[in-house]
Amino acid sequence: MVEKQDAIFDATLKLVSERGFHNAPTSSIAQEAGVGVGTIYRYFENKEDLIDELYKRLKLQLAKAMLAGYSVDLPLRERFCRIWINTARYYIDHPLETAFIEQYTNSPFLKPETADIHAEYFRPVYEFIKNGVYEGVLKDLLPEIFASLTLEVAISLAKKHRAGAIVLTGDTLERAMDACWDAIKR
Amino acid sequence: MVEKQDAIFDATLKLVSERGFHNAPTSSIAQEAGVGVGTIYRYFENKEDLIDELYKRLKLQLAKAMLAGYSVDLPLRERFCRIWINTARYYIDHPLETAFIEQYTNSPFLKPETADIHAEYFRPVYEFIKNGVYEGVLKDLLPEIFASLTLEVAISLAKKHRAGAIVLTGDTLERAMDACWDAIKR
DNA sequence: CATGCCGGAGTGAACGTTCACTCCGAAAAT
DNA sequence: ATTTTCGGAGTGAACGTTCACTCCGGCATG
Repeated sequence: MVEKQDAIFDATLKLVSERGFHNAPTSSIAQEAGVGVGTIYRYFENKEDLIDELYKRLKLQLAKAMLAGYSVDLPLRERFCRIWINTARYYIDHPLETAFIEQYTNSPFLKPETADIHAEYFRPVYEFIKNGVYEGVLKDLLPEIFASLTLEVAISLAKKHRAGAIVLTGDTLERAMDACWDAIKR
Repeated sequence: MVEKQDAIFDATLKLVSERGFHNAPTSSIAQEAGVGVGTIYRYFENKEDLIDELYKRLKLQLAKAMLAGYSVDLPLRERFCRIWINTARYYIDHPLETAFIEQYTNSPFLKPETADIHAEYFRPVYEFIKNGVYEGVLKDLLPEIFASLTLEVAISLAKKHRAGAIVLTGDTLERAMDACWDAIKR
C-alpha cells in the first residue's frame, strides 16, 4: 500500500508549506491525509524523517523537471534555454513544492547527507557549464557562481511571482532568461 | 535600560540562526542573554513579537549597509558597484544575520505589514533603477527583476560562501559583480 | 520605607511518540 | 464449501516532555 504513504506526503507538503514546520503537527497531517496518527509511524521513523524523505522526493522531482527534453546534442544556447525555462516553470507551477524546498534548504535541520544528493541529481547541469567554459562561449567562473547567476534568479523570480510582487508572462520570462544569458556568456 | 533588550536581541539572533526557530526556546534565549525568562516579556509582547522586531532591526541595518557611501551624484555604473558590493559584503560578513533574515523571509510567519517595510527602506535602490532605464543604460525590466538579477545573486553567493561551497575572494566577487552588470546593462 | 525592575519556579497547553487494541483478508483446517 | 485461525496494517487515547508565558517574592534604587 503506497497510497497511504503518498497521502501522508501530500498532506505534509501542503501543511508544512502553508503553515510552516512547527505549525503542522502530526495530528493535523494525519487528519489531512485521512489516516490515523499512528500510521505515520508505520511509514516513517519520526517526523524529521518524514520531512527529510519528502525533501529528497521533491528534489528528485525538481531535477527531472529541470532536465525535461534536455540533450547533450543540442547547441549550448538551446541547452541553457531548456534548463532555465524548465526550472522557472517548475518553480512557478509548483508553489507548494517551492515553499517547502526553500524553507527546508535554508534550515539548520537539513542533514549534510541529504544536502549531498544535490550534486548527484544535478550533474548534467555541471557538465553543461564545463562544456561551455571549455568551448569559450561562457565566462570562466565556478559552476556554483553560474548557478547563482541563472537558476537562483529563476527561483527568486518565481517566488516574487507567487508572492504577487510581479506577474511573469511568457514574454517577461524570456527577457529575464536573456538577461541571465548575458550574465554568463563571454 | 536598552542593554538588556540588546542582549536579548543578540541571543535570539544567535540561537535562532544556529538552531532554527523552534529549537530556540525562550529559556535558552534568556540564559544566553544572561537574563531571566520573565525579562523577555518586559520588552516584548511574546516570542513572535520579539522575532518580528529583530527582523525589522536587521532589515534596517542591512538597508543602511547597502547604501553606505552611496550618492545620486555618482555615475550609474559606480552607483551599481557600491550597492552590489555593499550588499555582498554585508551578507558575507554577517552570517548570523543572513541566516536569520533568509529563514524568516521564507517563512509563513512573516507578517504582511513587516514585509512592506522593505519598500520603505530600499527606495534609493528603486530610484537608481528607474534612472538607469530612463537614461537607456539599463534594460527595460521591472525593478523586482533587476533585484533578482543582481542583489539576489549576491545573497546566493554569500550563502554558498558561508556553506563552504565556494570561497569568495575579492577577485571572484568583482567578476561576479561584472556578470551581474552584464545581465542588466542594455 | 516605598517603588519598580527583575528573575525563575510554576503552569497549562500542545506536541511527538507509543502501544494495546481492532479489523480484515488470506491461509489452513475441517 | 464452510469455518477457524492468523498476521500485520491501521488506529487513536494516553504518556511524558517541552514550550511559551505568568506571577509573585526579592533586590536595588531613591
